[in-house]
Amino acid sequence: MTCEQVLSVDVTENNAGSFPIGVRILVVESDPTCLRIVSKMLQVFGYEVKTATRATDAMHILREKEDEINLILTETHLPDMDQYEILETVGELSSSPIVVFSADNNESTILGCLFKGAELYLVKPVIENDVKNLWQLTYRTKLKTAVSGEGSNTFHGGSAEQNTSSLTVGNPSSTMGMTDQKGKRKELEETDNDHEYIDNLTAPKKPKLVWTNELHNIFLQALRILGVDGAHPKKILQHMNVPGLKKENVSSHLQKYRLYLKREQDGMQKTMIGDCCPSSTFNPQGGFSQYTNSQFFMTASQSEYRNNFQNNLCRPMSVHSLGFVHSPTHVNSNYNGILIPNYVQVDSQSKQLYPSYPNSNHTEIITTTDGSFSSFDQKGKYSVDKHLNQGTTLSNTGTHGPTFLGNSQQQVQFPLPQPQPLPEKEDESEILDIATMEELELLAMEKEFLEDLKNDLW
DNA sequence: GACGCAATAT
DNA sequence: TATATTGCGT
Repeated sequence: MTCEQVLSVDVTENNAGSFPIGVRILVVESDPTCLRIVSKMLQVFGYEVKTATRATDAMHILREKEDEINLILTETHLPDMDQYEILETVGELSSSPIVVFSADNNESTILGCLFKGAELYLVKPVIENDVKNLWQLTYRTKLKTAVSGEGSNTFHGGSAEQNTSSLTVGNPSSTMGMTDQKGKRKELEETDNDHEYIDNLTAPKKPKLVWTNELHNIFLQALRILGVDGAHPKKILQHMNVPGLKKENVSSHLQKYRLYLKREQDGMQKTMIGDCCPSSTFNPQGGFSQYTNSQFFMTASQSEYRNNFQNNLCRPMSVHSLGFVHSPTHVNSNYNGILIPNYVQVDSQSKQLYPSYPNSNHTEIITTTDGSFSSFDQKGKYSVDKHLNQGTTLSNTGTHGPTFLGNSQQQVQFPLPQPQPLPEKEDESEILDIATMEELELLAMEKEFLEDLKNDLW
């Protein structure tokens, strides 16, 4: 942030006409004359003003009545504390926004103060327009806490808890101190006044995580390792070991993934009802249907569901465009021998195989129009994980990490640990025709399924 | 408190 | 549409 930007901050732009009734501002200024003028100015605009001429006095006020101070306006050159020390001390003591006002218009000083935690830097002489809407900063702080739930967004360096100051403006019994998620929405709905203010302010919103194929593969890998009993958000998160990724992200994704599996399962049941003998999973329209795993046909009991879940843990969440894909080559095995479809971008006319990925136009595995793969791992098999390991043609090529989509469509990326390499690699000369391999596998699975069905009947 | 899931919000 | 959040039951 440049000095120009800092100084051009217009806190009035969204809330003209509102009044800072009930906002208690602590003014710290060593020059009594200046203190009187500024205090008077603030009182005219409706602030409740408390004053201090020395840092120690200010500290005392904050210690005694910290919960009643909503905003701190301080000079930097105080007799008992230097310019940055006052900011550090106040920042530690109070979660209220700190505005610095000083005759020093040196850029390094301004930036230094902002770095040390000042919310705004005003160059003396302070005029009416500078102070009349300063109270809105209290709402900015409040908003940061309410919306992000992360106190670390503030410059104060305090904990999240510290930053949930107990504001009394408009609603003295405001529950803004609540930090749990459940409280957030309720709180915003219940405090109408605050809600209005908050709506009107421009808030830094939490960026949305984009589940790229790369990230989803890590997710799948974690599921595979953990198995059905261990595949819970917390464990998955630990296993994924992706910086910046949160349990909520994983929970949400896991929920969606399970829904996908369930949909597939339900679809399969329907298929079975409609066609009592699904002797082939080959789609007459030219491709294989999504139900390539015989385990998927088993339903009903919880244990069976769990089996299904277990056996399909490694399946991508893609919707396997029935009949859209060109050939059976779009169904592949992972190294557990479970058939999984690849993330395949077929052509511009085709559906996205994983519509839940906004970036799926950058899918990792690319087929040419004749259905051949760009690369293979081992005999007729293409390993998603291999692609994962090698860094693939994702939108964030060259970077490794989850992608977050902000309001401005800006993507923030974090570094990703390199996934484990595959244990085995085989000579490319041994690559067999992938379609043949897949067909053989499918036939084997169909046979297995029919035998299971037969056993069930007995 | 973690979890799963449905509903709802963004 | 994808993801985040919430509420509620387990």
